[in-house]
This record gives sequence, structure tokens and C-alpha cells, in this order.
Amino acid sequence: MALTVTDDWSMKNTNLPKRPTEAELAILNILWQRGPCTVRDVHDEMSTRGRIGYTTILKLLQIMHEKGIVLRDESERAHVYRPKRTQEQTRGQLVRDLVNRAFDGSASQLMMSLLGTGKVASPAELASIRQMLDEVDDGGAQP
Amino acid sequence: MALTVTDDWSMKNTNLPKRPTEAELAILNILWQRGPCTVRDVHDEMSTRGRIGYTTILKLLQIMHEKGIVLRDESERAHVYRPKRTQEQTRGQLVRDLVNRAFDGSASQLMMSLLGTGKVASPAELASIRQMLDEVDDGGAQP
DNA sequence: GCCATTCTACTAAACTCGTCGTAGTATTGG
DNA sequence: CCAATACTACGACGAGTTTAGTAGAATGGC
Repeated sequence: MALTVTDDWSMKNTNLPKRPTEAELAILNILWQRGPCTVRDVHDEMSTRGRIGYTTILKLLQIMHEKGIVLRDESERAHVYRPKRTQEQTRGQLVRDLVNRAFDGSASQLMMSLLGTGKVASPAELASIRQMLDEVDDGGAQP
Repeated sequence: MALTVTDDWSMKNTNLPKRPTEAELAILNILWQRGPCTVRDVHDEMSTRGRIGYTTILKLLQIMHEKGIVLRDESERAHVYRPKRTQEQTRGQLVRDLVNRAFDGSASQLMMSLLGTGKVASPAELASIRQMLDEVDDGGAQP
């Protein structure tokens, strides 16, 4: 794809993780929240949000397994799936990706956009952000 | 799609904007940066980043026009394209989308992830963020 | 006037994503 | 033991995305 925005890599990118698709992320969210799940577990959870076929979830999880997004325990008849990467890792990846694709690599511009939506106006959120900022600033000067 | 995370719609969602695809966003970035462009303008800019066909860009822009993502001035032979929505609007949309899809609707959690990447450690960026935070906090109490 | 260039439109191939049906195999309840 | 049930694997399909080739119209240089 000639349109990608030049992630600075150094050849042989065979093992770098691709970002999950929409449906994959929805499944990962359930896996992170509920821990290792069978197809049925995931499907039950999904079903509370809307109509979705069992085999659809099955197929998605099989594909995610092929891609290496999830790990599979096949020791029991009902295979048990769990995420390969942590939620934090994946979130970081998604954020980095968005910063590169839409914010010219500038994290602070993303912040600005975030604050500009008015969706973050809650005082609790602001306080939380300030605290994080302080922590980063304090311990940020790495030895 | 039963897997979408329940955008709260109220019927007749015909006019809500969908988020641009990867290639569309790349083109929009050029349009925002350079102002209204012909297909050739966009293609020339794209060509500096990699090999890409002229008609590929043409087709993309035609599709984007059909979708209403860009506006087209056909008064000259070489049609001139410009974004329909501002960069800020689109950025806000993308950020909101990511917050909902991957951060459980919590903007502050996105902040945390952003600060955790280490990519934002630049003092200048931190200062910039602090300032933004102050401004939001100050004028945040809407009349 | 004519030929090369430039532009748009049309067509379509290759690929991904999301969806699900069907088939086959293993487990289990009566 | 056998029928119902539950599970995985496989295949397929429709929609959307990205890519590009080709046709045909408009323009311009000489």
C-alpha cells in the first residue's frame, strides 16, 4: 500500500502486530473484561448487544487465532481463547496509529482534539488527567 | 452489523458522517494541508511518498465525492476537490470513535495510554498540554 | 488542421471483512 | 445404545476498499 504514512521501520517487519479490525476489537474487549472465554461465552456476551450468529463469532476467533491476535487452549473440547497482547498494549498501538494517521504524529494535537470535543469536560476526568500529567512530569526524567 | 457498539441513533441516521478509510484520510490530509487540489496535485504529493497510479487517486476522489466527503468544483476541465468537513471536525470524530471502540468511552483513559507510550515525553508537548488543560478548566464552566 | 497530451468516466480485478449455513465429529442424557 | 445436543472446521457470499487499465472527450502546440 503506497498510501501508508511511512512508519519508520527497518525492513523485515514480519512480526509487528497489525491493528485489530472493528469486530476483532469488540471481541478483544470481552476477552479482556471477562478473562479467557469459549466461543459460547463470547457469543452470549455479544448477544446482549444485538443479534449475531454463533458461527460468526467462531469464525472471527478462528481468524484471530490464525493471525496470532489470540491464543487458544485446545485441551478441552470447547476451546478457550485469550488475548495475546494486553489491553494496554493494544490501546497504545491504536493510539499511536491514530496519532500517525490523523494527527501528523503529534500527541498534543490529539489531546487538543480530545479536550475540544467537550466530552471530557467532567471535573473528575480533568483531575484525573492532571494527576497523570504530574506523575509523568515527576518521574518522567528518566535516569 | 450487529457488532457495532450501539451508536445511539434515533432512526433516520442518513446524514451522520462515517469515518474516512485509511486511503481517504491520507488524501484528506493533503487537501487540508495544501488547500483545494486537482487530482494531479494530490497525485504529485502522494507520489513523493511512494508509487501510486494517477487513476487510483482519481477513483478515490470520485468515490469520496459520491460519499460527500469532498466537494468538487467542475467549472474548469480539471476538477478541483476540497474537503467538506474541517480537519478539526474529522479529528474529533476519529478520536470520539476510538474512545468508544477501545477505551470504554473514557477520554481520560485514552490520555493515560497516550502518556504511557513515552512518545509524548517532550517537555514542550507537556507544557502545551498543561496550557490546554488550564484553558479548558478556566473557561470550561459554560455560561 | 492534426497529433500528442491531459483529463474524466467506466470497468474490473484482488483483497479484506463480516456474516452465516452446512457438514462432520465428539459428548451426554435418558 | 442412540438420539439430541454442542462444538469445530470449511466454504461461500455480499459489501467495501484499493488498485489500475482502457476508452473517450477536451485542450493545446505547431
